[in-house]
Amino acid sequence: MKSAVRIDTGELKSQAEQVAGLLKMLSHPNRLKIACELCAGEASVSALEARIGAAQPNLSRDLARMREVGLVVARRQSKSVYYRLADDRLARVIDALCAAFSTGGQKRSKRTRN
Amino acid sequence: MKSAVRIDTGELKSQAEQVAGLLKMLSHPNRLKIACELCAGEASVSALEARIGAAQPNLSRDLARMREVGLVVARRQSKSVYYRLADDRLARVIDALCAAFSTGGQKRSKRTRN
DNA sequence: TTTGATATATATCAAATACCATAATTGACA
DNA sequence: TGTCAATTATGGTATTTGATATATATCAAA
Repeated sequence: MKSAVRIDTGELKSQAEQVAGLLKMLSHPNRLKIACELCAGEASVSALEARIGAAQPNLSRDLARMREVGLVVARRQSKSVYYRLADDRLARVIDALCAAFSTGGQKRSKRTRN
Repeated sequence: MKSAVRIDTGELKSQAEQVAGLLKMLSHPNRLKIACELCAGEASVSALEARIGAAQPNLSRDLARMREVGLVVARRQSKSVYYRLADDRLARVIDALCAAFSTGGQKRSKRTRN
């Protein structure tokens, strides 16, 4: 068996510009980790800093960029600023990526977890 | 209902560097389209050029980069060079992205096409 | 009020990388 | 050789990145 499933990429191709832009946002380890963390719920900058282990200014800059394109939103509570996903766009992509990268690199043409 | 599903991002986070690198490869419209096209099977450079509508040298350079990281492989047949996916890594990601971006922005926490 | 502490944001800089268009080059073959 | 297909080289500009410094915001205590 070679490539069992035939994927219909038509819709993806037609949105290639936007999708590529979104992927670019996730094409840096820190931002990818941010997205993962925020999928679990709201988090403050310092919490993200601790979990991700990135320099705070860089984190802040990444969060600003994600905020500018409307992927995340911020909420200030006293000293801290809490970030969360703006909508389910990012969660869907992260979910899809989790599916694609789950269980190491097991060869499998259909998703097993469903 | 707000964010129905809790996604387990642990595995994704632990591979963040590699995944981010792969996403970077897909973070340009042309390369994303290349990946889509090759999911459908082998294609020559000129065929890709025609379908994607990108300048041929740029296409060649993108293909070279994808080749360098082992995502695609090339095969020469007389004058033409035919590219195909090296393994199912890219197909899995593209498949996942198709799932994430299918049907506009329909809310859905589990993949429907399985 | 000021002062100090903490949390976050913004600014800046140099190095690296990415991108595009164009030109030159290579490989295969009639 | 000449031509087609593809690759590589080149130059220019723009963006990204990490590191560092500085600025702003909030609150509490003095």
